[in-house]
This record gives sequence, structure tokens and C-alpha cells, in this order.
Amino acid sequence: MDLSPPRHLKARKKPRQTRAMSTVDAIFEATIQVLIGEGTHRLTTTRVAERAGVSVGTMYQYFPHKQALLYALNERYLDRLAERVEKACLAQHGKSTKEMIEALVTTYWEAKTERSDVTRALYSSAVELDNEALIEAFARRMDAATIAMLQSAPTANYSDIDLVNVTLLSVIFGTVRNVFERNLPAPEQIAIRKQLIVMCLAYLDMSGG
Amino acid sequence: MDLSPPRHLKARKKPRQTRAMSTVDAIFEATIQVLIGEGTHRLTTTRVAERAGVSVGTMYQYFPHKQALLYALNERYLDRLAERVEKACLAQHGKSTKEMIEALVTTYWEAKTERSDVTRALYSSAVELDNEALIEAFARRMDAATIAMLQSAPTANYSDIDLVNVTLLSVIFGTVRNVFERNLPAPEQIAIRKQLIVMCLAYLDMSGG
Amino acid sequence: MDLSPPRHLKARKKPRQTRAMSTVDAIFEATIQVLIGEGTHRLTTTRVAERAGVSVGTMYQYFPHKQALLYALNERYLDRLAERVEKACLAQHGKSTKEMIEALVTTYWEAKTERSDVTRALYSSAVELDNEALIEAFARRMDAATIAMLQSAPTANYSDIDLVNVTLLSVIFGTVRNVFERNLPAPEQIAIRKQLIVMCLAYLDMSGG
Amino acid sequence: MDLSPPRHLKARKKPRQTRAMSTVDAIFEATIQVLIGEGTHRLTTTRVAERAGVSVGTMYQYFPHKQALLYALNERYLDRLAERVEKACLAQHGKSTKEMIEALVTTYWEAKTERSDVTRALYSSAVELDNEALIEAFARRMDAATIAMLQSAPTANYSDIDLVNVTLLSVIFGTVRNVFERNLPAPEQIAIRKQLIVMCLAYLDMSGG
DNA sequence: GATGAATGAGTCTTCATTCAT
DNA sequence: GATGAATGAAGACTCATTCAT
Repeated sequence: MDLSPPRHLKARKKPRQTRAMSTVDAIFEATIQVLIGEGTHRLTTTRVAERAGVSVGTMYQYFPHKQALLYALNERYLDRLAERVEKACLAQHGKSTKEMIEALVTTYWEAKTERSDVTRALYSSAVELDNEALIEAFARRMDAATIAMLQSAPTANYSDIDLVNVTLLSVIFGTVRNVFERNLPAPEQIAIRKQLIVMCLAYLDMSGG
Repeated sequence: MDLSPPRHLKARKKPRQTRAMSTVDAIFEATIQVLIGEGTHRLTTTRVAERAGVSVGTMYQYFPHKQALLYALNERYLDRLAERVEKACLAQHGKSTKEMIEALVTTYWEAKTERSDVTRALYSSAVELDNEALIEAFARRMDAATIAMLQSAPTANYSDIDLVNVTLLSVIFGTVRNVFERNLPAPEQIAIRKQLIVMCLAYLDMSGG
Repeated sequence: MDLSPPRHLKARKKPRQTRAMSTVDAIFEATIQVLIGEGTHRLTTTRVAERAGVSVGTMYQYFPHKQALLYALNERYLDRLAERVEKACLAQHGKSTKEMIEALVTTYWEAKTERSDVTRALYSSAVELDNEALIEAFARRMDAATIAMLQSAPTANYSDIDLVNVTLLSVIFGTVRNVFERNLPAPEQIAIRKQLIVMCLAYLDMSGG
Repeated sequence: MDLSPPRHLKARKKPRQTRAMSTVDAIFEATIQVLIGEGTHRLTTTRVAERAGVSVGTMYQYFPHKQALLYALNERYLDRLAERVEKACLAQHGKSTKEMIEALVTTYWEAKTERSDVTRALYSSAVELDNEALIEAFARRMDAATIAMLQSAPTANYSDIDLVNVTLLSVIFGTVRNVFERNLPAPEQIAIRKQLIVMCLAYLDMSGG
């Protein structure tokens, strides 16, 4: 499987100088703002540029086309998300499985929920984007981080850690998205989150965790 | 909460005659085909009409605008899906919780997977569509069907069936979507499905199921 | 000058039976209503038919196309207007010029003003309509009626009645339209109307009236 | 009364550079040409752009929509007309009422008549355009210009100059339009124009002029 | 005769992308 | 390097008119 990003989606240049960095950041930020404020179907290059305070021409210096911008935006987002979860996982090394699951679910859930408008904006920006490679790369980082964490538990004794882990992550990530999309009231969301932890623990308990 | 569809998304006329029925069906089918074959961003009213073998004008006689078409398409899809799951649930009334979960997970999973291109097409068509009402209605039907089923198990003794049930459905539906989106190889998908059943059963076992 | 209506604008059939008459009337009425309620740019054959309570097909039985409908509508309107003015003129035969002018101005003014929405609708419907023949025919009827009236005054002694008359009518008709279009407040309109009468009388006084 | 133009009818940008100026002028000219050559119902944005030698996109950079273009066109036209009449009025300050009226009627008449196709085109373009504000602004400029002129006559002694003036203008402007629309032969038009002057003078004579 | 579904050319408008300044 | 005016293909939607039932 080829995990490098599709060639045509690569950004034109990796900005090194501070000025370029902040320009790119401004563009990213503007993209999100437009997405939130106007929706995908009104996300135009002109509008983004305007909001970012640069000219379209400049924008095209950094991103050869709209798709590349969205791709990079998602890349950045997943990168930060992965980093955040990795840190949380690392912090749980050696602790009990219970603590691990609580930390994992909570971290991911909060990351997705605390700025729900942003999350929603990014979901919608990803449609029709050939971002399989990104998803896959993200999944691998997550797999590595959570497997390492789970194995480090004192009582860990998994017979098929890969399967258990991929199940666990699919369940957690999937549930969060589902709850998110149903737009349930906050208290109910919290209740479900607790139940999700319970369920995962019950599962790990019988799987060698 | 108002569950009726947003006024502006209503279809223009409910076709009564056979001819009209088949025309509408042809339009739905064409929409899906275009979605699959060309993607959301190439889903144009002209293309759909052409593929359906009717004129744009005719299409606009049945659907006041593109959004209404997509809305109706999603409505039809969720309707069929709900019906299918409801039937499966009914068939398990009185059986063991294990059989119930196996049937529920399998039915939903297969419904989503057997025509994965169609499922994908519909997911993408729903973006930027004000379909909260549809999702909500679907959720209610599912809730009712699965709660009734779970309660009918000989050993059923749930203290908070609503919470248990909403958790269960969020987990199942969410996981299916997540696995679906990661596009994992078939054998791995099957393995995860089995694990999912195991996990749900473990959860219900400790929740009164 | 050819005063018969442009061939292509002729109505398809002259309805003789009562049923047909009322249908045509309903269509005329509907046209005006749509014009008033939605404006020229939303005046569609379908909408008119719907409002008239007939099918488009039926409408096309009476009017071979939209233009013919609008032509006929204007014809009817001008006909009635002409008739009304003619009657008023006839009623003044033999009276003083002052009474004549008062009657003429008042009659025309009121005919145009009492249903200003209808008047406005008809003005707008006439744009881009080849209705020169109608205008001309109307003008001739008016000319005949007012000349006959003016000549019948006891003191009448015009050296060029044709010129005086065409001037008079142009001034009266034009002024009404101008005031109408400026949409001046009612009291001001009334004041101007009085002044107009004064002005016309001053003119006739020095022209042999 | 709010006389600023309806917000949605404002032009998108006020062109500053020479290039932009000429582009806008070309668009205006093209609009008139299309109007004259094809009529209102064939006045399409594409046709105008084509005739102006620019792309539709460019046109939309200057005018946010078709209505705005027509609005601006009428604005420009009325502006020039007002300016022309104002100049003529100023030139008559201090002269006799007779000279004033002759100048006023002649100037207005000629402005409307010398390019009758353009005048006609603009009349038809204004239908269904929310141009009340324009009309009103034009009326005010005219009022100011003619009142000032009339008052400056040596013999001026009006008891109600406002009423006299509004009557005068309504009569003159209305008559011109009426004669214009009846499309009378040139000699007759000239004769009526003379009569109009006579009539206005007779009126002013008895009103304090 | 009446109906109204079907047609499809024709409208307005948007927006990714380029390139002269 | 930056800018933003210009491009024009493409999209959503309308509506006069026809004709099978």
C-alpha cells in the first residue's frame, strides 16, 4: 500500500521562513472560518484568500489548487490529533488498563468535541478528497501508540493484540463520530461516553487486558 | 423537537401513477449511479436527468431543486434500511440476547457493506444536506425496534434500557462506518465484526441482558 | 397606416358561448392578478392558467401564445377605457368648454387612478408588446370623441381643432401618466389635477374654445 | 423618504482606473445597443458581455447582477439628462418667462427625441426595476433647477411656486413621453411642441409668471 | 375538447485558475 | 514576489409550448 500522499495533492512548497509559516497558517485558519461560517459549498478560493488577508495569487503560491489546500488542512488536523492522542497514550504507559481506556476515550472524545464546529467543518471539507492515505497514516500512528500502551499494562496478556486493538479503535472512533453526528444533548453524550468506557473494559477484560 | 422535514426540502409531488413512480425511481437510480461513477462534485442535475433518461424539466417537476432530490434519496435509503433492521429485530423476539446481537450486527453490517459503493455514494450525498430530521427519525425507529427486541429476551432485566440501547446502537452504527471508511480488507472486516459482537455481548451481559 | 392588429397577435377564436366568455374573462382576471401579485417577470402561462382555474392546454385553445394573451388583455383594457371616456364626452355635448374639460380630465384621471395596481400591471404587461396598433386605434377613438365634444360647445370657434385637440389629449394623458409614475401623495395629485384643468382651459380660451 | 438607492442594486465597485472606466462604459454602451437591437426580452448578460467585448465574469465584477447593471444605466442616463436641463435652466436666469419655457421645453424635448431609440430602450429597461429612488432624485434636481429659474424672471411673482412648478414639469415631461410613445410624424410633433409652449405660457401668465 | 406531464433551449450566476502589471 | 482583474466553462433552474391520453 502506498502511503505517500497522492502526487497531485502535494503542497507547492514547504514554507520555512516565519513569514511564510504565518501566511500558511492564516490561510488554514481562514479556510476553517469560511467552512464554519458559510459551508462547503461557499468555500471559494477567493473567499479564503480574502479572509486570510492575502491575494488569491499568493494563495496559489502555496497551494497549487483548492484540493491541495484542503488536503493539507486535513493533514495538519490529523497530525495534531494524532500527536495529542499519542501523548495521552505515552502518559499512561505502565498504568492499569482501566486508566488507559479512560484516558484514550476521554482524550479522543474531547479533541473531537471541544470545537465541534471545527470538527464538523473538517469532516465536510474531506468529502470528495482523496485522503485515504491520510486516514491510513493516522490509523497506523494510532495503532502503534495504543498497542504500545496496552502492552505496557502490568496485567497485559493479549493473544491477538492487533485484532483487539483495531477493534477497540474502530469502536471508539466510530462511536464518537456517530454520537457527534446525531447531535445528542450534552448530558446524554457524557453518559454514553461512560458506557463506552465500560464496554471497552469489559471487552479487554476478556481479551487479555 | 420538530421532526418533519424542512419545508423547503419537500418533494414537489407525490407520484401516484405507475409511470410517475418509475420515473422517480429512475431518477433515484440515476442519482446513485452518477454519484458512484463521477462523485459528488460531478453530480449535476443535467447529468442525473440524462442518465435517468428524462429531461431536466421533468426532474424539476418531481423535485423542486437538487437538494430536495438528495433529501428524498436519503430518506428512501434510510427508510429501507430501517425496515430491514426492524424485520430482523422482530424475527429475534423472544430469542437469546446472543442471537439478537448477532442478528442486529450482521444485518446492519451487511446492509451497509453489500453495496459499499452505494453506501459511500449516499454518505457523500448527505454532506451539506440539512438531514438532521431524517437521521433523528431513523434513530427513533431503530431505538424502538431494538429496545423491544432486547426486552423480549427471556433473561432481560435492564435497569436503564434507554441508555444501554443508545450506547449499543451508537457503538454498532459507528463502528460499521469507521471500518467502512478505513476500507480494511474483507477478512479483517469479518474478524472485527465478530469481535464487535463479542464486545456488545460482554457489555449487555453486565448491563442486564 | 395599417391599424389591424399584427396578424400573429390575434386571438385564436372569438368566444361566443357564455362558457367560453367566462373562461376568457377568468384568464384575463388571472393575468392581472398574477401581474399585480408577482410582477411581469413571474407572469408565466402556467401560473395564469392555475390562477384562472383552467389547464395550460385550455388556455392555449384561446390564446395561441403568451403574447396574444397580453395583446388581448391590453385591447380589452383600452376598449373599456375608450368607452368610458366616450360616454363622458357624449354627456357633455352642448355644455360649456369648462365643464367639458373638467369631465374629460376627471374621467380619465379616475379611470387610471382608481385601481392603480391594475393600471400599473397593464403598463408593465405592454412592454415589448407590439401594441402600436392598439395605441393608435385608441387615440383615434379619443380624438373623435373629444373633437366632437369640443365642437359642440356654444362658443366653439377653433381655427385648427385637430392640432388643438391632439395637444390637449397629449397633455392630459401624458400628465396623468407622469403623475402616476412619480407616485406623488394623493393631496398633491389632486392639486395638480386642478391645475391641469386650469391650464387646459387657459389654452383653449386662446385657441377658440 | 429614503432616497439612497436600494442596497442590492448598488454597483459592485466604483472603477477608478482608466481601463475600468472604459470597460464600464463599453458595458453600458453594449447594453443600450442590445436593448435597441434586440429588445428587453433578449437582453441577456451574455449578449451584453459579448457585445461589450468582455467576458461575463468581468461584467459581474462590476455589476453584481443584471438588475444592478440596468439600475446603473438608468442612473447614468438620468444624471446626464438632469445635468443638461440644469445647464439650460441656468442659462436662462434673469431672462423672460417666455424664453425660459421655450428653453426648458426645447431642451427636454430634444434630449428625449434626438436619440429616440436610446430613449425607448431606456424606458423599457426600467420596467420591473425598483428605480423609484432614481426617479425621485431626478425630480428633485429638476424641481430645484426650474424653480430657481422661474423665480429669477424680472416679472416673477408666484403665490405658490411649488405647485405651479410641479404642474409645469408634470405636464412637460408627461406630454413629451406621450407624444413620443404615439410615434407621431415629426412635423406634427413639432407643432405640438409649439402648442405646448403656448399652453405653458398661458398657464404661467395667470399664475404669477 | 380538456388536461397537465414532458421537453430542452435558454437564463443568470459562480468560481477555479491564469497572467499582465 | 505579490496582486487581483479577467476568463469562460459549467451549473442550477425556468418556462413557453406541445401532444399523448
